[in-house]
Amino acid sequence: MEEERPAASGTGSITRLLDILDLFTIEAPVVRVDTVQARLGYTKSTAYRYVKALCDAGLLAPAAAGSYSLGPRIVELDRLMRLADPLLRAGEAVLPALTAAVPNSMVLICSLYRDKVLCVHREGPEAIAAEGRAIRILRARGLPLPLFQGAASLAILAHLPQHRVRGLFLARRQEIGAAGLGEDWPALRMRLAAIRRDGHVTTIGRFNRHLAALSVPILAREDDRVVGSLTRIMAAPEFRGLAHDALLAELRAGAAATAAMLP
Amino acid sequence: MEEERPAASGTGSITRLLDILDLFTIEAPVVRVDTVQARLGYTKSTAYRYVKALCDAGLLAPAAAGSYSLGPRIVELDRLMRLADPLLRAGEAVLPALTAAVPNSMVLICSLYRDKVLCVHREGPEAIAAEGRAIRILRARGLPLPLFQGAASLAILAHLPQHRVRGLFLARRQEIGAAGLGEDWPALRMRLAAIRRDGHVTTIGRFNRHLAALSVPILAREDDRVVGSLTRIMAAPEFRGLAHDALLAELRAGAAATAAMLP
DNA sequence: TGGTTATTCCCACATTATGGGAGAATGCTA
DNA sequence: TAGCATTCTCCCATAATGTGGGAATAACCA
Repeated sequence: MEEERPAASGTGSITRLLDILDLFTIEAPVVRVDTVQARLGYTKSTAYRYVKALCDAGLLAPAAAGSYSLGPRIVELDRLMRLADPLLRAGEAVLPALTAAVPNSMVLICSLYRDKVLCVHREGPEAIAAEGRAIRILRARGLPLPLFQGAASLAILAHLPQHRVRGLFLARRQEIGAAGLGEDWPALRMRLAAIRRDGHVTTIGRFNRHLAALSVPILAREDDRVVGSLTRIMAAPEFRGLAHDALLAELRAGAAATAAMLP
Repeated sequence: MEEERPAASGTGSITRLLDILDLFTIEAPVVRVDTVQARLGYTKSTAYRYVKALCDAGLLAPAAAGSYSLGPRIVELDRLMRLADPLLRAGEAVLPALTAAVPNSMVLICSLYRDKVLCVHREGPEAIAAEGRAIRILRARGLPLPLFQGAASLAILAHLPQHRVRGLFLARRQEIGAAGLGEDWPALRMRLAAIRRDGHVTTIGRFNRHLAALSVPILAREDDRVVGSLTRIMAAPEFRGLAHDALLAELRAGAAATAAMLP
């Protein structure tokens, strides 16, 4: 029965079980069992068995009849992560003042997991006023950011240990080139070294034409390893009008204060 | 090789895989592979295989060498749940005004998943001033609440369809008795009917001696099924001094407004 | 109360996880 | 840079465990 298996990350029940989580998206936050069968090519028995296992773990929960949504365990585990994340705790203490210092701006803390940059905290308004309208920004906790694009990611990337960057380069050369970070290893190295020298990354109009972002790394005091990045997002016109030195100094001070509170 | 299997929810690789998530707690937010071996009785190969599968799914991420923490997927999935949860979206719109109406109070939205009540949103200060000191309340998103205790849970429980309550009674008679909800089925039914008649639940000094909680159900407009509960937490002395009718009316209006925004 | 759909149960089969150790890769220290 | 100590992956014969098809329940709706 290996006629077709449309989208599977691997073989074996262990990996197939977790493939079910991929089916949950913003467009389809509740999933039917027969959708699991159809999309992943499982039989009815297997689909139910897997769904039951995930339900028992609390990762899924029955919604309407025949439908399942993500479960309470997700929310609990996220709470656990929030409570246990030193970076987040430190940021929560430091960010309010930082955010308030510049009106019409929001501040993000981002963090690297394996090879994924994620926004772990956002402070400030949910929208930025620019060009006469409010630009809603969904860049809240949990938003995955492209690893090789955007100020927040680059600030982290530039401060990663060489061997980590080397590994990423070998594995994802295409993406790195496409993102304009350099076509070969020396070019990438130089680009990241330049960012390190500057101590910050600025992008204007990258994600949204009307927005600007300024990002600095958060470096652990003792060993200088990067633990995340601190990013301020503003309306692009306002950013052009502001004193960049002062903005940068503020942000750096925020990053230092955050780092100082880490264990 | 079935000498001992200290703490396992079931047999079979499918369930054992997810048992690893149980090891992550506030006390031990990062877990070593040899801890997995020791606590769950897996061999080195199996422990690594499982951990790898969870890492590939993003539910775990390598932390320090040999250690793993919960992974970015958790945060992403929680974001997905937040974006997709109509109750939460409605609550976010309604709660700010409600919270501001009574100083030194916080408002919670709780929801039922299968047989678990969870706080899905909190609005208001992180601490309540009572008896001259600030009582920090960790009752934020993700906190699991006991199903048969507390205003927030009871408000939901009382409005559950009979067959659901019946099932819970049969499965968890002990807990229900211990919580003082009644020793037999008629007693429980009457107790819940009384709550339904009142339309609200009040508890004073249940979780914390100095706090009071007032909770009302959030009922879907069309079919009156309960989708969650809205709870205000205050300092107990202040609660005694306030006009309960007005408090209750406010909260009911909030619940109605929330329900009105549901799809 | 019936009719419909969702879910669990069952069991022979063979696919798939298992575990022990060897070996590679990684990270740390001198 | 070399050397050491861990962490981690790979390999493969074995049998344990998941698999699937359908039948039997259970849950739900009118």
